[in-house]
Amino acid sequence: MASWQRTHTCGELTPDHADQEVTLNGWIENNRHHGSLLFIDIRDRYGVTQLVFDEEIKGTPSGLLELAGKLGAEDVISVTGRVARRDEDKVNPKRSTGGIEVYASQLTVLQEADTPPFEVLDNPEAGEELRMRYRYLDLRRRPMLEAMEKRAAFVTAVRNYLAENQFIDVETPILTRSTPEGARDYLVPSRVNPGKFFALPQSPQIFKQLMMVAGADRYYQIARCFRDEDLRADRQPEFTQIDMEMSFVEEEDVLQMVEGMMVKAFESAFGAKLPQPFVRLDYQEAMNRYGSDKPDLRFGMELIDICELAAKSDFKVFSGAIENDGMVKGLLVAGQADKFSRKAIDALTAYVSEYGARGLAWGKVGDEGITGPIGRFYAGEAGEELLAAMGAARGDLMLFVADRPSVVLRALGELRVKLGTDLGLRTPGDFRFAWVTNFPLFLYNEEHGRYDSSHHPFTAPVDWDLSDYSQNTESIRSRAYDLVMNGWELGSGSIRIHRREVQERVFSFLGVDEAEQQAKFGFLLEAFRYGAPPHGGIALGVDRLVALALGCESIREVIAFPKTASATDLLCDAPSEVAPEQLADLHILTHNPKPGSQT
RNA sequence: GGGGACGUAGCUCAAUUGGUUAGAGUACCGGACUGUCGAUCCGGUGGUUGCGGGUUCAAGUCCCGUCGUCCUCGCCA
Repeated sequence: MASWQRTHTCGELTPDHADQEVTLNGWIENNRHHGSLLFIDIRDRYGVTQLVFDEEIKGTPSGLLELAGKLGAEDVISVTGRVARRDEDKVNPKRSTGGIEVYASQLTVLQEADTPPFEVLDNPEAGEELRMRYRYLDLRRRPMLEAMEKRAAFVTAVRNYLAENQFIDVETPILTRSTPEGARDYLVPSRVNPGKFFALPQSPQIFKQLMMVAGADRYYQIARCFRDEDLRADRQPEFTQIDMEMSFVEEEDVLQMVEGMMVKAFESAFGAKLPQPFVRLDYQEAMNRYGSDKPDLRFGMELIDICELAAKSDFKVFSGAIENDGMVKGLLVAGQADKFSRKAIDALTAYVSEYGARGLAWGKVGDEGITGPIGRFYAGEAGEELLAAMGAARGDLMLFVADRPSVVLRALGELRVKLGTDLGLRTPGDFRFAWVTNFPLFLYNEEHGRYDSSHHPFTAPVDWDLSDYSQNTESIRSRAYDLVMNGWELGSGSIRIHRREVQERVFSFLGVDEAEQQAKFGFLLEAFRYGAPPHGGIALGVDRLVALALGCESIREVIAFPKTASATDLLCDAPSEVAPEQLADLHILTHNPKPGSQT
C-alpha cells in the first residue's frame, strides 16, 4: 500500500478510534485559518472529517501548517494523523464525525484543483445549466451522491427480488429495427448496409415476448430505452426501465409479483413501508373521479358530476353542454373561498384553458346563497340542489367545467392537481401506489381519424374471441394495467396476445395490412406459429420511481448525466458534428449543414 | 412546431419612469487572528449586462432577430 493510501474513510471515525494513527484521502471542503491554528475539513463520499494543524500546542510538524494553509477548495489530499476525541464543548453535533478530529502529522497534495465554477455545497447555489456543464462537480455534492446510492440500492433490491423469483436477466439488442407507430426512433446508420438503419429500442417489447416463446418463462432486464420525442421534467430521450415478462400468467400474477417487488425494494432502498394491497382503480372510474388515468391519491377533492342538474339549468353554458353530448363536472374547494380573489380565479380559468376548456364557471357559498357568475342561475331551490350535489357549505368555492367529456375530465383533472399543489394538500413521504386497470383497447385518434392501440398492438383484449373490433370499439377493454403513484405513471403492462389469429385481427383493425405486418412484425407473428405461451409483463420507469421516492421535481436529479430540454448533453457537448469521412463511410449526405459551424 | 419565464462579476442576485462611474452577498487574492466547523475582522481584484441589429441626446432597462436554460401545449403505441 502506498504511503498516501487511506486507512479509513472520512465518514467512519468515532471517539472509539481515539489515539489511532489514520490516513484519510479526500477533497478539501473548507479551510478555516486562525493564524497558527488551522482547521481543514476533508470530504469523501462517506462524510467529512475535521483536520487540525497546530504547531504550538498539538505538535504539528514544522512547516506543515504553512503548506496546509495554502490549500484551497477541492484540492485532493492525503493526510495522516492521530484521531483525538473532542472536548464536550467542541463537539459538532451536525456531523457523524463531530465527536473527533485528526491532528495532522503528514500531508500529501495528490492533486491541486482550479477554483471550481461553483461551490460544492449541499444546497445547489448554481443553476441547472452550470450544474450539467460541470456535472462531476455537481455529483460531488452529497445529496447527488446520495441519490446515486439510493438509486443503486433500489435497482439492487429489484434484482435480488427478481432473482429470488426465478427471473433471468437477459440482454436484448440496442441496435435493432425501426418499428412503425409509437415514438420517433433514434436511428443508427449501417456502414456495411448502405442506406439502411438500425433503430435504438423504445423498449425491448418484442424481444421479451420472443424470450417467452423461447421458454425463458420469467425474464427481466434493467433496460435502457430511447425515444426521440420532446422532453419534460419527467421525460428524457434515454431512460431506464425495469422490463419484465412472465409466461403462463394472468393479470393477477403479474400484479402480485410487481407489488411484492415494489414493497421490498422501497423498504430496502428508501426505508418506506408501502401499504398493501395497492389500490385498484378501473380506468373509467379513475377518469370520472380524478380526471386522470394516473391519479394523485394523496388528497381527495374528487370531480363531482352534476350533469343531471346541468341539463335542466337556466344557465345555457351548462344545459347547452349537456344537449351537445357534453358533460358538466365540478370541484369543491372546501372552506377556502376567501383565499380565491377574482384575480386568482381568473388565473385558474387561464390554467384550464391550456387544456382546451373554454371557461371555468364558479360560485362561492356565502351567507345568502351562491355568489359569483353562476349565482343568479342558482338562487332558491336550484341553488339548494346544487349545494347538495356538491356537498358544499358556507365558505366553500365551487368550480365547474362544461364541455366535451374529454375536455371536462382533462381540465378538471389538471386543475385538481394544481389546487392540490397550491393548497398544500399533500404530505411529503406519502407514497400512494395504485393499479389502473380495464383500459380501452383502442383510442380514437382525432388527428388521423382512426383508432390506435391505447397501450400497444400486442395487448390482449379482455375477450380475445371478439371477431369484429369495429363494433362497439370504444367499449372493448384491454388486459392492460398501469402502475401509478402520486400522479405519475410509473409503469405500464399487459397480458399479451399469444394467438397469431388474434394478433393479425388487431393489426388489420389498426390498418396495418398483411404486407406491412409481414414486413414489420413478420418475425414475431412467425414466432407465434411455433408455440407461444400465454404471457404478460410490465415495464417500470426507474428514473421516475427513484425521483418520486426521493421527492425530486425532475428525473434529472436522479440521472448522473442527463440531457437538456433540447436533448443535448452540456457536459460532452453532444450531439456534435462529425467528420465528412465518417458521413461518407455511412453513405450519408446531410441536407442543410450549418456552414463550418463548430462550437 | 406553439406558448411562457429567465439570461447582469467565477456563482446567486439587485439596479425606481430609459438618465451620473452597474451594486450586494459569496467565491477568489492579500493581511490579522489559538477552538473554528457556512469562522470572524480589515483591504483588494473582478463587468463586451448572452449575441446581433434598431429606436433615442442617452439603453442592463424599449423594439426586432438570434442563441441558451427551465416550465408547458402538441408529441411521447
